[in-house]
Amino acid sequence: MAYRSTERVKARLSASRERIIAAALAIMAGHGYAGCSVAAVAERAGVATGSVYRHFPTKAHLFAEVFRTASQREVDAVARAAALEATAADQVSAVVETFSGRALRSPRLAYALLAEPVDPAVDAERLTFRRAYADLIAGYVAAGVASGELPPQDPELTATALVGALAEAMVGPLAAGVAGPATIPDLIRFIHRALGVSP
Amino acid sequence: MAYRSTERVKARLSASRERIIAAALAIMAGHGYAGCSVAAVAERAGVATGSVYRHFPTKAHLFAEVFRTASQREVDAVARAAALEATAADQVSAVVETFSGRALRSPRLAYALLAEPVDPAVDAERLTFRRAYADLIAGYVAAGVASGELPPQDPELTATALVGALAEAMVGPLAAGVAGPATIPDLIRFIHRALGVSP
DNA sequence: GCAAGAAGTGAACCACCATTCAGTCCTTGC
DNA sequence: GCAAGGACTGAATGGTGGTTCACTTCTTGC
Repeated sequence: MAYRSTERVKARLSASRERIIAAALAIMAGHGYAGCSVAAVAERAGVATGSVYRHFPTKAHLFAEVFRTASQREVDAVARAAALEATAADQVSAVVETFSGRALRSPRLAYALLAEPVDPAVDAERLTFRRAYADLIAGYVAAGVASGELPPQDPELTATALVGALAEAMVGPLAAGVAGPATIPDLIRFIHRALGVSP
Repeated sequence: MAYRSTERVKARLSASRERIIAAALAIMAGHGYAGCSVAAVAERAGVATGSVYRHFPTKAHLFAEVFRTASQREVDAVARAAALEATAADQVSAVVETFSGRALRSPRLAYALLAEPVDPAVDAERLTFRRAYADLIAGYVAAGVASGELPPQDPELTATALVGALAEAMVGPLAAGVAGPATIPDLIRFIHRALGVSP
């Protein structure tokens, strides 16, 4: 027994792994999933193509993790912004503003995360992304209903529908090119009506 | 000059073309886009693989047309149902019911049309599909606003958001497997609230 | 019936790209 | 310094499935 991986090596390995994920994310943000060949990711990460497979069994596994990471980051940002608000109406407003703002700031990435054609195994990860948003919103809606701020409704359904409305309102502009944030206030008004926020 | 295509031949050609499109649609309804190799489509249509390319320059062109056809059929059905109603509220209810009902009756096809990963060129066709629904709904909303039935709002945005809400509410169930139509009344309630239909 | 030319065929081709693997370089513990 | 074994490399491999094309079959007008 003359070799047993040590802390230093483990750290280097995990650094490599992170670099690969970061490279994949960077390419997605620049050229979408379509630009993400394994070779391109490896080159950007500064490793050989084959080395990618020391960390991930398949490309789909890699990108499942990439999507998970990126989605978590998005959901966290949205949750953080919403947590600063007190009423369901304001919490949901914060969700919409943060979500849209970030999407408009990184349109290529947003498009890749939301709607770009990807490997089915990666696509599955998107469902959990959307689910995470829906769960977040459902919590605010449920609290709003409980406190009487909002009329009775199924928070799950409301949340799912809101996520769809939000995504759809963004995807059009994202696919078309430049997207003006002009519609965001209108979108918030729509969503408040949908929630039953009393004016 | 000893050959000039005649009516009879033209008819046969266009019949072939239609059979190919129908075959593609049938396979989509059964096995999704994933099952639609050119060879499979050709076999089902009763022609040789190469013959497909006498009618369509690429697979993407073929499926762009398949999507266009299928989408038009869906939009027409929805429009026909909505046209029977008089108020914006009822028209939109009819849209939701017809859309959901048809989707739940052909879940595999609905999933393929709405959300299954496809070639980017085909994906582009989906935008026009959603746009068609949005335009339809926008018309009803605009009329409702004009007549005072609905509060002032941007009909385009409302319609886009509604399409998103509708699609999202269906995609979850469609991807998961069996979908109960149980949530449709709730969905209609949500949408009426979103439109500002007075109770 | 025949020549001209189009339609139809399907096996072969080929581009693409994820994945592999034999060889090389590093790290470790003694 | 050295043996053991892991990490790393990147050119070669292989599978998939869209696309082609030399050939056959059918249509047409005379």
